[in-house]
Amino acid sequence: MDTAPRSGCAINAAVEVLGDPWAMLVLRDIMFGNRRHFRELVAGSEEGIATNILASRLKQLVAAGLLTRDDAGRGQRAAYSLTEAGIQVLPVMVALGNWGLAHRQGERRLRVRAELLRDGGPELVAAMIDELRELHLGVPRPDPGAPRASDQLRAAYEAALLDNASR
Amino acid sequence: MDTAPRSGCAINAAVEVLGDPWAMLVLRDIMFGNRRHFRELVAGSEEGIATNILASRLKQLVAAGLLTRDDAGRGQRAAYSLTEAGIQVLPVMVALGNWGLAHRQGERRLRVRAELLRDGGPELVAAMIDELRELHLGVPRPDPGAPRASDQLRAAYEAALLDNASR
DNA sequence: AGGGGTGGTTGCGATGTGCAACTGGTTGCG
DNA sequence: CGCAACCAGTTGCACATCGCAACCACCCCT
Repeated sequence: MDTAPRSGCAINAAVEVLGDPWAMLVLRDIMFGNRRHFRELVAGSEEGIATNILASRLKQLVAAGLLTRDDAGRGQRAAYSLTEAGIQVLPVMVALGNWGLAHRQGERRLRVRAELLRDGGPELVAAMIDELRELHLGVPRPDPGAPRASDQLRAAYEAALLDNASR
Repeated sequence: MDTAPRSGCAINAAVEVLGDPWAMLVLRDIMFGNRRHFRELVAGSEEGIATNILASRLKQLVAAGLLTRDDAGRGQRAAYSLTEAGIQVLPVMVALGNWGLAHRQGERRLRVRAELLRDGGPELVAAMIDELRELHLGVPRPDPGAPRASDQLRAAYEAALLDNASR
């Protein structure tokens, strides 16, 4: 399951875990879509992940320490939760999303959203990390009255998605 | 060579290009190691990329608009250069590197370097982007007297690498 | 002509992917 | 209880990709 690292490089260490396309998409659905169960991840995946691939990736992510499987026994609704290491993938995800937003055709209105993400980026990301800690680790977030960062980030990406779909 | 996108999501768009492990490692060697030629990339790769895989990835990255191939005729020294889109991958790379640094065993002395990257991050990255623009696009950088950001970033990662190798 | 350097290509066995069908277990309901 | 529906996966199989090694074609220099 886990193999010896190809090199000691920090980027390589990250790539060996996050370098798989499906791994990132699964984490995206868990973080932005709050999908915690196997079937939710299968059905909600816009890209149509196969069940064997999903099972394989979930195992790998648990083994790598990015997820925990809250076992409820076989046949029951088992839930997957992000660990702190998994939550810390959010900055990578946002960097990827920004890149995806910027380097695409039909980007007129996307620029606005992209700049929103870039300028308010660090604060939004920090706030969303607090939210994820609350959802997945049970840690109460410091400022519960603040507007939901995840909604803002998700709205930015969904707006980009809609804009792209409408052209 | 290029397939239809699996979805309109911005993160998916990025993952379809950058989601391959080798693609990120090739870009890393070009950006941090300033390797521009096929043989340099083969020989310098710590992970040992095979020539057919490297050829395939270089083609894909050129097709995706992240690299240009400065052709000098077959059999001559052809050089690969980053495009602006390729240069903009640097923030993703740094986010990955930070994650790789943080979530690893034997992290005592790495913490220092990681915080250097996190705190001085945006400025360092912006400065290194200017350097890459100079190297690959021929754009003179605004402040040539400034210390080389790429050296600082590279030193941080190499220190992490050595620290890891010595344990 | 020949040796060394360039950027690759080709063959082949091992490994991984994607699709569909299926398994074993639990839950809900009459 | 009986039975359908739902759950989290597993299995089988055709196909594609990976990784390794050997091999090409081309150019420059002596």
